[in-house]
Amino acid sequence: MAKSGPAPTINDVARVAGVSKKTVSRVINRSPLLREATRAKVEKVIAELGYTPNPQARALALRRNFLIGLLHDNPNAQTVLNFQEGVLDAIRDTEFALVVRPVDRHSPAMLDDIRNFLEQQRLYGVLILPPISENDDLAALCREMGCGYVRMGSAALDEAEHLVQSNDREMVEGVVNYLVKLGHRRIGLIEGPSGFRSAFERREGFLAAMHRHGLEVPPAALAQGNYRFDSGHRAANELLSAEPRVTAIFASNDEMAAGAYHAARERGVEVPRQLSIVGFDDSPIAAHIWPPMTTVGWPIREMAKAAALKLVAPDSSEALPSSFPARLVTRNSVAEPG
Amino acid sequence: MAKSGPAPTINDVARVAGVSKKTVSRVINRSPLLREATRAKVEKVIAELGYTPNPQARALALRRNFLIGLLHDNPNAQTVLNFQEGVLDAIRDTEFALVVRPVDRHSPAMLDDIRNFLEQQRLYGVLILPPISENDDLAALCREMGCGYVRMGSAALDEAEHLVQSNDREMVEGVVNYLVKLGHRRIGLIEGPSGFRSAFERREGFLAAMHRHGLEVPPAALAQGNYRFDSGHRAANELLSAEPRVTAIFASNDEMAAGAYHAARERGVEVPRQLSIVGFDDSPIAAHIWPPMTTVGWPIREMAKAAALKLVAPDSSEALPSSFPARLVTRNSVAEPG
DNA sequence: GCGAAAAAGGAAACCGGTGTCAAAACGAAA
DNA sequence: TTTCGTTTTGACACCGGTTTCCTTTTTCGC
Repeated sequence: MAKSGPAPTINDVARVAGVSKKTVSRVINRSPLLREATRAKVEKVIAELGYTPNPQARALALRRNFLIGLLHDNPNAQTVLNFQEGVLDAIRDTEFALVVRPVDRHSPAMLDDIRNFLEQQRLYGVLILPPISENDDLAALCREMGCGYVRMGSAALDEAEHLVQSNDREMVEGVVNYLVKLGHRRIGLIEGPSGFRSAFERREGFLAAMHRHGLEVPPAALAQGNYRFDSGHRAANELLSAEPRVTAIFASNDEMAAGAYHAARERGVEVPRQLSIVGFDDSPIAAHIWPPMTTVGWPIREMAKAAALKLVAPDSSEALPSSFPARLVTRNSVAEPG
Repeated sequence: MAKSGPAPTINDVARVAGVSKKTVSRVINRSPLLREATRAKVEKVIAELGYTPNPQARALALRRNFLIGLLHDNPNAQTVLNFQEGVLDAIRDTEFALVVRPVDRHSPAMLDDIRNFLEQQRLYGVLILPPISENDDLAALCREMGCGYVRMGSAALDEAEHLVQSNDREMVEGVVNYLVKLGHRRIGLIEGPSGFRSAFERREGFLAAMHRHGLEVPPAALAQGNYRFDSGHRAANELLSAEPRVTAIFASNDEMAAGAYHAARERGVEVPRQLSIVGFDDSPIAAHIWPPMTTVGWPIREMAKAAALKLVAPDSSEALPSSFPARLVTRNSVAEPG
């Protein structure tokens, strides 16, 4: 069927169908000013020849291309991959493709790297994942370069058209309510790294909820982590060495919560009987650790889909929500205190 | 500096520099038939204008593009992401970009989907991750469509130019040797799903090594899984209910090994005192589970880099190995038996 | 200083699409 | 049948690069 010679072009189709290439172009682009008979004739030839428009030629003529980029520096592989799949959900059956670009937040050349990348590839637009999405310089760069962008984030980082948001703060308050309802009074927090908006939101949500319940948060109930496993381990050790001991720990992400598991185990503190632990992200580790971890999951895939639509079809995406609710995933790392 | 008007084109550069566009093209492409003075003059203008060649126009004129695709259906997010980063290592500072495409192995339309994808995007070539890389029809499709491809795999799936290989079988033999040296005699295997080449290789390596040590492998020491957590849990339960009980379990991947941890814990079997467990892949869960898991790591990133180079620069990559050795990552899930 | 060979540079066509605008075809009215 | 106003369609230039082929300039031996 498909000859393995050079792919047929619009000229081939036009010649075989006995029309001009412009007419073929009209067929491809579903132009309404075409007689039905002509359209049918051309479509038949297209099918026979197995013709597909050359995306590079199209991109050139239209002065825009159909590549959307994904900028990420998220340490959580599952999150990134879920996001990729969500984007694919949105652009499947369109001519768009997704090009990925992990970035190194710590490199001083990061912005220049990204500038080069955008200049070279002339992307239609980029999707930016947290935490790098919180970088306002990056957003400014996109604007300056005339590159479309949508940021994912846990706060109102940008105008609605450039933002898809999860409401972490609210959700963390829900977690605290849940723990308090079970009877916990001394709850510790393992914070994310300072400078991260998500870490900030989660802490604020925590403090606000504690305050609302009239519960104190002594300094010893607050420990700083950096979203990584080891830091959670260290932070939990700090938390657990203070007296009176906390009966529950909320960690700003699952990795750190898993670190807290290890710390507890090393000290002979049993989870959840003597210590409840709640994580955030619902990453695979939460389901696989023992006992399975109660955590907060946010609908990454739906958010990704919304972000992609916002970029490639801003009109149709107006109906979609810009803010997505996380939900509590109840497993076995939480119990009544003591 | 960079005006936010339309990006400068080769014509702008030519006009400002007072040369023809062909000369600019020669500068860009490092043609040797240029006077040094001319080159310098043009390069100065390029820098001033901040000119970058339009990749779509280049792709059109050269009749090939600079997009390489990644086809994957690997359930392990970290593996996929490491692979992506490895590819990026290889193509950083080149004009290539990486476009990703998760595929659904179970969809009957999978091959058609991929055909459409390849036809539409006209990729330079694709990199194929296991397990989908084991699909010979997919490789045939690539060949038929004239699309370059490199498969990653744990066996000699294809000719060397289309393959980057890890030697799983050998490595599994190493694991068995290690366990036997510690004194284990009754070792159970949690196999991967039948039909997977990696699962096959790992089983064969296991059986060969056991045989070489003169150790029996009764049917009750073999359990089937599907590479997922739950299946590992189930399989380990089978293994652990047979008497005399195995003293060690080798699981064909970490997810299943983690499932085995849970099964052991539920039965009150202590790891590693009463049961040693070894996984495969060195995924994050191995480090985060308790006790940290001894497993086999393969150099995904290097393999990815090699695969990408093989695709985009087959000449320079001839020096690179085609087969990569895995290594044992010793942690705390293995001890002497009893 | 001259002529020829070699090196350097340019004009025009082309890659495979799309936009503009005018010509052709059509249908209805005169 | 002619005319006029709409559709339909096509010719041609253009997007921003590369290639081919030819002209101009430089270099160098004599």
